[in-house]
Amino acid sequence: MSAAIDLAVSTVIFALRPDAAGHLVLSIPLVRRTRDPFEGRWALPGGAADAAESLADTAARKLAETTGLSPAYLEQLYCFGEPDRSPSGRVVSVVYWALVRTDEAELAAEGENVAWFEADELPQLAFDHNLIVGYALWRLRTKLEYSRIAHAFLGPTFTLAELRQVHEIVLQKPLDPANFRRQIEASRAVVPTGQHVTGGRHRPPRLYRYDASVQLVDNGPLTSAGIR
Amino acid sequence: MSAAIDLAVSTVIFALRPDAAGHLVLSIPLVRRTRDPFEGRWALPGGAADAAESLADTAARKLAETTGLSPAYLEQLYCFGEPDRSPSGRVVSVVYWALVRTDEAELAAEGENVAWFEADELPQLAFDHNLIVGYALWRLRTKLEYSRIAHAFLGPTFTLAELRQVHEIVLQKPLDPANFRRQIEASRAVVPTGQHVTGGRHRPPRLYRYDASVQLVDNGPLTSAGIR
DNA sequence: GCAAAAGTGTTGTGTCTACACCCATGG
DNA sequence: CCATGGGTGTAGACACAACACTTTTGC
Repeated sequence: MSAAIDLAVSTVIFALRPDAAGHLVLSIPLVRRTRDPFEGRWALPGGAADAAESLADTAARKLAETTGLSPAYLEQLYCFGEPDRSPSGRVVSVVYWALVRTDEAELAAEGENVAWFEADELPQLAFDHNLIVGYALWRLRTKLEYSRIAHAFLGPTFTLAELRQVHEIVLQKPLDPANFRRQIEASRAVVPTGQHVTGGRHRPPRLYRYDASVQLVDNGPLTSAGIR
Repeated sequence: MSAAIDLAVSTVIFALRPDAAGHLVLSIPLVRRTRDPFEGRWALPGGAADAAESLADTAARKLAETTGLSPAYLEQLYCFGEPDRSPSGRVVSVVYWALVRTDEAELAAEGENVAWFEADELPQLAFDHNLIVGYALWRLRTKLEYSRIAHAFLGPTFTLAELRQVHEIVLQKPLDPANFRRQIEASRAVVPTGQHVTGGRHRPPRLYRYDASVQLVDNGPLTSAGIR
């Protein structure tokens, strides 16, 4: 009948999770589609936009409903609206991307229709979701280098070695510890708590926390989003 | 009846136009609203999304319908969807930003309900359009520094002085001609045509053209958009 | 020749990279 | 004392800003 456009909200959720060998890997949770189109295929979590809710709130709610997680960082990625991206009719998807803390991701709901995949080894997904994840990966890697969002993968306090490990896993390259330290210190993104971590067979590293008073993340025109 | 969401497409159009004193100024065309809400206020050109058309095509079409212009550069800016941004109901706007060549902008339709404004001296606009323009301005200025989009304001060939003038007007600061030249040459964004411009009371400058074989603009996940 | 802008050269300054080296802990 | 990673110092490479200087035109 009418040539209506469906408006949907989806989210690319990133977390660092241990793989079979126990190494942390950049991973994303996907949901299996239970109806046409693309029944049986894996897809990004999401759903129809809600008229009473902001788009970011819808993204966060869908994220919580499917995975039980709450994002440490949430930002709009892009609005996908090519006419042919869904065989079932015109669907415009506002896509967000989110970062989830590693310790939270451990608790994530997983089941027959919700599973985690390594971000760089995805199966063929429903719709244009492979394209979307590829773009989200590019944004994450680009933004990690000029912005300070890596701490969103970690807890409230962390060592510089942990923060560096996040960068190394996401960017897939080793980083010089000495230069990494200076770079982070120069950005004033973190402040030392004064505490140290004991127990390692080496000099006890300092603990740092994120300095929220320094604005290092441009999070689009709506500054209320972002760090939650 | 139903709590439907209206999907709209709007565009922030940038061009360099001469002001009263004859100096080029960064300007944008606006349309006057002829009905509620915000009747009489100026607003971004746009309209309802079309089910048969891509969002970028809708943006370009609306742009042409209201101003008679065609964009040299077009990129999605952001999707604005706060629940309270329109008093008449829920409207989600996919906003694009466009660059128009200076010589084309001269021919733009102007009338009682379409007028050009200096980008930094706008009246109070309808909806959240002041916020949107502010964000588009930030994006334009940021992207101009790390990407090579300035030539979209110019014709197919141009001198480095003209290209530098574009940068100076948009960024609102003078640039060293010597360093600007080296920076542009190092980016390989332009190639000399071999021709020169005569007629000035000085050494005739070389003409350059944009080198389309060098990808210097990241234009989102859909590479088909962008330079047109 | 003179003014004006095109175009080239040069020098200092700050930033990034690679890597040597010392520090503090557990065993 | 030794292995391990935390943390500091430093020299070379590189990029960039400032500015002196030469080139080529119109008048």
